[in-house]
Amino acid sequence: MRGPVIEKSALANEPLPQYQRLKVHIARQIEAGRLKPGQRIPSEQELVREFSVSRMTVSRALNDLEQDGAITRIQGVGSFVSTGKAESALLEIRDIAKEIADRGQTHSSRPLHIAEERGSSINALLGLDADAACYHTVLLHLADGQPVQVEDRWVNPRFAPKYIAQDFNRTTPHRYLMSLAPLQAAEHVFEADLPTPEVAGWLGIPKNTPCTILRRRTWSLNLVASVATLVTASHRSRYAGIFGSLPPLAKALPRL
Amino acid sequence: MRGPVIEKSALANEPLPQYQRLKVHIARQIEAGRLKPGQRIPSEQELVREFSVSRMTVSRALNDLEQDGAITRIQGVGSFVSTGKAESALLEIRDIAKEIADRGQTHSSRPLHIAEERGSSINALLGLDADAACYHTVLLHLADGQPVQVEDRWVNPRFAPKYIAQDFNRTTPHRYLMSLAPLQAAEHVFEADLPTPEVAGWLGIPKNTPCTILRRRTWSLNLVASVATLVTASHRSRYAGIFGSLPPLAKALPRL
DNA sequence: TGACTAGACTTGTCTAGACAAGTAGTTTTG
DNA sequence: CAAAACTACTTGTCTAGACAAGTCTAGTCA
Repeated sequence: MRGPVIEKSALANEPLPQYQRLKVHIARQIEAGRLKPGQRIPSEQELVREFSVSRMTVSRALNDLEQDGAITRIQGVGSFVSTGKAESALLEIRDIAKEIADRGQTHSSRPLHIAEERGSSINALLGLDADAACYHTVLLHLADGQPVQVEDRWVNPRFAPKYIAQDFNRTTPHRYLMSLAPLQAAEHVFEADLPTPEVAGWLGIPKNTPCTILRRRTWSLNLVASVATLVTASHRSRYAGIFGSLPPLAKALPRL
Repeated sequence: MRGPVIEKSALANEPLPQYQRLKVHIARQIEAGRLKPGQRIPSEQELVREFSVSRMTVSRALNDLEQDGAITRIQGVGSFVSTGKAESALLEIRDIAKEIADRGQTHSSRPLHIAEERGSSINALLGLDADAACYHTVLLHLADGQPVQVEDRWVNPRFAPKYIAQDFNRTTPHRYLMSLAPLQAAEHVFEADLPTPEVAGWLGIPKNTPCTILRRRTWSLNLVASVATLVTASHRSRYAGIFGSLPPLAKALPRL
């Protein structure tokens, strides 16, 4: 097919199979707000005609998007952009600014460290050579002026060569990275611990406050986009996720 | 097709589409040890012949199993049972006895509470009527005699009518439930908190020790199988997960 | 005005085939 | 003996069509 044109980012010229291109196209429209939560997306038949692909190709793309939590499909009704409530762990990786806004609070962030670092020990996790450069930022996220989370993040310059030039007083790393390409996959590790004295100081919490420690590696366009560690006081954090294929009954039950 | 026969459990007679029946069949063989980690599973062509289904049907089943983390597929080579290292959050829901054994320790458990309860507040989460009966067990899991985790679990009698009759000195709830049917989906919520005095006492930890609190609802055969809360001292727990489709490069990088 | 039905739409599942891309083992060649 | 080529397998992707199952809306009838 002529297919949806994927906008530029690093290595975006690498060809993707058609079903993946369609996924990226729809994911981008959702991310950009052109398809809003709750809105019906074009039917399979409409997408077949629009992109000159087979219905199985469309179905594969939409099934994957549903698995990712980006959309919800209902037999006989249609496919809809998922609403704000998280139905998938992938979608759970939301912009902290949005999480805070959804609670009726105002997000702000204070950059504590912004640097290009060469030969970082994190390079192996980023898929970079040992002596390569990567970007490292440390941000304090606040809600209504109150510290809620410390974000320690390394970013792959091959994916986001202009990352270091962004103004993180005005945007968040997540929002910027997602503007380049939608998430393809994420790995995370969840632990609980007490904060280091430095982090406890930044968060303004007693040093014996349990915190959630979430380490996350995100992938886009077949590259590691970033590796991040997020430290949040426990009373302010709750990570939810869904795996496998929930049956329709799941929609009718109260959330865990 | 004649199709793989799904062994009996509650409501197992409910028909499933062929691709799901094939998934269940293969998942059962893995769970039962008839297909071992690292072992190659029959090729798509072999499964087409064996079950008299189309290759698309087989491919759909195997793709879903890969998404679930149960198997790994390599173009041109074959499909293999995933090795012990978790590659998917769904597979991450492992038997705690096995986790402890994998650390070279001996698992044991002490039942603290076993009862049938009527009118539990958990019934809504289980998908049961408000005044229905459900099963409730509280177990202390130990490694080499040392307490590591408190498991608070409610089980749906429609899925596991004989649950309450099991000897949890000899098996674990997880192992028993998985023997009835493989996991279809799981929802979880991760939090961090200090333990209650009662739980701190059971775990033998100081009351200011941060703990991971994992709440989980599992689905099998389109039913809620159980709802569980697992409390683990932080130095003993680490939950990992993968979402979306990792590219092949992910296999070559160190784990997060 | 309400109930029922038919039609038109949707997604869910399945079949059969084709070609691409990748891999591993075997055979041939230098 | 090593390298190259070939063969036979594997999974990856795509097409086209069919039928099932579900939903919604409009029209008809009592």
